[in-house]
Amino acid sequence: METTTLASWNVNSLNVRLPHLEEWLKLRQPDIVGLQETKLEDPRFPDSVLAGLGYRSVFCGQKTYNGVAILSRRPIDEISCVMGIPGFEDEQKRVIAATVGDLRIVNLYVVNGQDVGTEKYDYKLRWLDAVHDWLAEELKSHPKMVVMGDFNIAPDDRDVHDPAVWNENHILTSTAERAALRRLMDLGLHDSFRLHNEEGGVFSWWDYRAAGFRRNLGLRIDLCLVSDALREHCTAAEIDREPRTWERPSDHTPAMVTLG
DNA sequence: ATGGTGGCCCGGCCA
Repeated sequence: METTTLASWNVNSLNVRLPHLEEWLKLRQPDIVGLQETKLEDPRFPDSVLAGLGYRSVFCGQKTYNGVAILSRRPIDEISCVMGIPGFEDEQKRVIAATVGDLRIVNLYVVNGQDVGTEKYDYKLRWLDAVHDWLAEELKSHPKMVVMGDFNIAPDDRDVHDPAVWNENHILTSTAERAALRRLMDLGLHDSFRLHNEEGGVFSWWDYRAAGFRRNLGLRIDLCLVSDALREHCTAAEIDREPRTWERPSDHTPAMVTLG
């Protein structure tokens, strides 16, 4: 199979982070990129700028909050694009899917959930249920699938800086959230990072507050899941910390996977 | 971490 590099990056406003994205695309030259938290309405999406760097774009955004996009150096089958979870009424722009060659790319900005027990937490769990049922269907017609995104769930204790704080009752690590992620993965979706790395303390997000990055007080919540059919083709996975070191960074850094 | 910073549109929401 042709070598393909994919990345997921929550840019926390593409308006602010476009220079970072341009710089990083030139540096790493990924084939396919999923962006989250673009925070841009569609008419303002910088597709011509990205085209200048060789990337086609499909996007689904809104003002102020949320917003997702897929960029690709190869043709995107626009007919096959899906915006939102089919059958799940949702004002929030958190889901986009597209086909590139024989790869199905699903890009998710999973609900944060605020705090365990809140209305937003319930919405997160309902939303993840709907994603589960949709992906179960989607996998039947698209076995070669990459499900990437900001999952807003740290898979296990290796993925948090302090498991005493980030425990079974805490948002992003609670029992129900981890069970929902497990249920998604039980569809035959594998955390590419864990196919190649066993160590803890490798993070993709650090809070802007309390100098989180400098002290490496982070979480690994940005994931690239590969389907059963791609598992043996997954040759590498890493988190690229570099853009987090740049001036005025996103609080997230890209999670990458290589298929070959 | 009842705190802290950052992005949005304009003091409060969301992360």
